[in-house]
Amino acid sequence: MKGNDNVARQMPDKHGANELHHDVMTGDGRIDFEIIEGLFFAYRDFISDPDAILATSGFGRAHHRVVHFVNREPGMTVADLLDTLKITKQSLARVLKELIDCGYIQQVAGPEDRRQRKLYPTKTGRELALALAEPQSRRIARAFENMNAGDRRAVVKFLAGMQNAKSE
Amino acid sequence: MKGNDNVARQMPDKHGANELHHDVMTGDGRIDFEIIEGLFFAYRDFISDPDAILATSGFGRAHHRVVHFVNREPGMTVADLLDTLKITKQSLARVLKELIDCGYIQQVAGPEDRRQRKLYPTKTGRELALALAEPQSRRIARAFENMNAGDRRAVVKFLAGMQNAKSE
DNA sequence: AAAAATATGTCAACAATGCTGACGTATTTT
DNA sequence: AAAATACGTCAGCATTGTTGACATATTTTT
Repeated sequence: MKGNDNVARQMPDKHGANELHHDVMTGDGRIDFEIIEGLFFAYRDFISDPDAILATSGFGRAHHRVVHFVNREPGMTVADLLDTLKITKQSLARVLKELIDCGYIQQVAGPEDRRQRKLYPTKTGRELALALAEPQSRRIARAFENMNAGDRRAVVKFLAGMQNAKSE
Repeated sequence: MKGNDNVARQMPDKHGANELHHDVMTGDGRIDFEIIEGLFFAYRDFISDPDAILATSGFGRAHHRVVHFVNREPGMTVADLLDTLKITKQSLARVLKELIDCGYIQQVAGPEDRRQRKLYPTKTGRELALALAEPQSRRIARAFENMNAGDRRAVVKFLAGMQNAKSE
């Protein structure tokens, strides 16, 4: 710390132009901070489960998503996958190539349209996807302990309602 | 596409060592794919709202998180923030410095422990945090349309249950 | 008072995963 | 035959995460 620049000593902004807030942001009750923050923390911890496993195989979250959806919809094309993940094909190419090279996914030329590359998981790929989903599913089950079927329906409905409309 | 390497023509793996799966991964009902995928899509769209606003100011998601929590807990220290975000101080330093330099956040030396840097949002910082929270809150409100108070309680409880236990 | 611990900042290098732009090839459609 | 489509690939860049090492101010411990 060479200079103590930037570190206000104790005084409020002497010009009054951009004063500090010492009060908690409440949004006057118009902002749903409870859900905003609940989602942030829930997702942060939800994602941390598979990260540990991924570190072992040298893959990352991007690989996780790819291997997950290919397992959930075997035969999907590259275009399908791009639409699901909402990333560019160059971003996808990197991780998809690695998953193919390492034997987790295979491509098959489309039977009708041979330009397409239909994606299928290998046995190893299926096992990886399941191994990654397991701790996440356990976490979910734990969260639903002491909750009833109606509660679960509410959560499902909420999660669906948070999503953008499907474009078709 | 110089070579057609990697592109299986139509045949299953001739060695049987790592066969393809053409069936949808179900996990034999032991994996909660409905919630896993619901969370993925919900979160993906949830964070896309502020991204548009952030692009204008030249900030990213990392800045968003910082400015959000500093507004929600003015006077929090750098250590508090690190614990909330679960990132390294070097990662935080980059975005925090930018937010300070641009006048969204100020630091004040701790009154009791002067090693600490207590973080406060400026007026501009408060406005940014609110602007970012607004579309997210609207999305949440839309998701809760046609749901009752009990449904909301279920969602809150679920999100809390998904989080790791607080360490204290 | 001296030594150790703590809170924070900073430099440097690197990794993962997004992006854009441009271009190539195989295949299908017009 | 020409155009459109599906996919691959090269190159470069931005954001945001990581480690490791070290500096400084301040507080706590000895």
